[in-house]
Amino acid sequence: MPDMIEQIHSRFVRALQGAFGDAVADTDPLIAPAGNLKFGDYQANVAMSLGKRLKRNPREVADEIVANLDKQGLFDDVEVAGPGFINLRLCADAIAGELAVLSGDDHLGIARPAQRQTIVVDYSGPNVAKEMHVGHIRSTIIGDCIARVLAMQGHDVVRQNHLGDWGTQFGMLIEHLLDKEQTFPDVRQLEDYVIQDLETFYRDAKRKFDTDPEFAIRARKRVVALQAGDERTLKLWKMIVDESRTHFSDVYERLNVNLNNGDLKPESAYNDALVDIVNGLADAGLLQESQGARVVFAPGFEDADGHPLPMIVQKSDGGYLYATTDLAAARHRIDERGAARIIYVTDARQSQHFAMVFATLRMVGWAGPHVRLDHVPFGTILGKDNRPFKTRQGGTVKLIDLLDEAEQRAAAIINQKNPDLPDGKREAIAHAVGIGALKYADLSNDRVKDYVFDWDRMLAFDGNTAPYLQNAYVRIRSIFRKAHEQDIDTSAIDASPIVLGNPPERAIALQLLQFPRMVDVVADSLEPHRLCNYLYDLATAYHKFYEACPVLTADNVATRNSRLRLSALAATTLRTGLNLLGIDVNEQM
RNA sequence: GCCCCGGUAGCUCAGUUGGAUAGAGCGGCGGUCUUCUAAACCGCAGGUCCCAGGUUCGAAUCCUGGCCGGGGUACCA
Repeated sequence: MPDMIEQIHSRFVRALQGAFGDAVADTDPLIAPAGNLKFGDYQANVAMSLGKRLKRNPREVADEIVANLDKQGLFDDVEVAGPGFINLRLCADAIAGELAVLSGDDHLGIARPAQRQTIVVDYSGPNVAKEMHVGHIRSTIIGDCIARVLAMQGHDVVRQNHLGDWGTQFGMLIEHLLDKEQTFPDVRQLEDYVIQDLETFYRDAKRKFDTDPEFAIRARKRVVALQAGDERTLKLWKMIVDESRTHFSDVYERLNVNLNNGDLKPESAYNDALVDIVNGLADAGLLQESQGARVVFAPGFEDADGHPLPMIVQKSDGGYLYATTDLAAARHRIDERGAARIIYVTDARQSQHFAMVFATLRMVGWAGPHVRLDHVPFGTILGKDNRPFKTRQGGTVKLIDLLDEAEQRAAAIINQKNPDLPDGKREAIAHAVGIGALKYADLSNDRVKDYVFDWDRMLAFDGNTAPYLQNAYVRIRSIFRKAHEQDIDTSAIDASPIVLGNPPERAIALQLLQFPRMVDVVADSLEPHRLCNYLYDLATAYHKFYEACPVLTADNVATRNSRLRLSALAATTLRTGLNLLGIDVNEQM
């Protein structure tokens, strides 16, 4: 489906050619939404740069483009202004026609990709034996949004939850569990332990590891036993992993995140491939010995002393590291899963790590030139004191506690603002509003920056928040509910003509037409906040429309049906957009 | 030291491919409900876009050099 900007673009390409011939065949007419509404709907900014290139007055260039522009059926008004801006006002009929196409499309105008790709999105990645905490929320939420957007486009999205389930820390944890069994033979069955117990054991084990040399030796031996596949050790490890997986599933379900057990591909899944990775690097002539470790040097990386910085793939004691696992995972995803693009959603501190992994994948040829590798970095969540977000006591904020508080705060606000809601719906609404607010606060900020966590702001019904967007949806649904009560037939509104008689109607229509492009923008930039900004603008445009344009009490049936249709499309777009963010809507709130 | 990221209104943040008078929300001041959820809308006040150069018809945006903050920088992830 050609969207509005494409149509304008192609008219201008022809106008350019008509005015200046083939010399400007590849010149971009620079079509953009108008910077200011009083200038029109769209503008073309090509005349200034082209004037420079042709050594001609840019205003004359603009005039000549306009003289060659086919305005028929698309532009109401075309004006040259300032140094050579071409301001465009679209015909209401052209907007309405385009909108009609959009509203008839069950895909809301989002273009299917020319080539359907398999895209791996690697996100969340919590650590086994630890409760999920605030440090996991950004990867989980941002990654889920990205996966949803790419899936909406029509790609084959492979979600990968790269669980941290392997490594030296499990040696000490398991050894500690065995100690407990020895010391207290009558303790509960180990299978009965829940994630909170494991977290406590983990801390105890760490303390013992740091203070008790004898335990530290046993813990290291336990790592070897684990890696060697010792039955008893493996059994305990598996117990730990299973309990953790249950916990993760619970969190994902409450967060409305599309990750399930089928998406789990933990670090341990690559154990058997690690030897091949090192051998493969050696075969390619990239492997070097340095200070007893086996490493790869990628050009352009330096350590603190200005020496080349290695990426260690095998430690001096023979153990492997996350670089090795990441190489194995990438190779698996490309060779076995057919990935054309791999997206890693991790915090910004890992930027250098992924830069080195990507460089190595390119050098050794495991990622060919057609495989796109994206690291999607994000900043830290800060408290109001601009320090990393902690509990009042200075501890780590558990994700479950955060979700509980979000729902409780949402429930309190809803009870206060709308006491008439039916009891059976309160819980679902508090869930959608609370979790939605929490997720939206994260997604609506430019992800690469740190952001300040503030309950009152994220749960406010004013400003760029989830409740504000959800409320716009609710207001629309309320209109349709009222229509039903008044026996107004809304079943055939999709066949009614769209009439754009006044500015708020035009504004909402133009905003709705931009949705498909926004989805593409997010898919390419991997910046969910752009979609948030768009939806906020859409909700604002709708609220203005709502104030200015009575729907059910419109002057005549044609206007009423047109406004119902605009409202319905706005609702669908809001619901779809919020769904891409992983946020639910309700009929009431 | 070197590398990466950030610095925009009192606060929290947007700012599209370099484009016209830099925008929102909160907070402050003032309006708008017998009428579809006022959980909203409208208006006013508020700016050294960190600083200094440079490129350009045009710079918050690009380049160079500073300043401030965060992160990374050899066997944790």
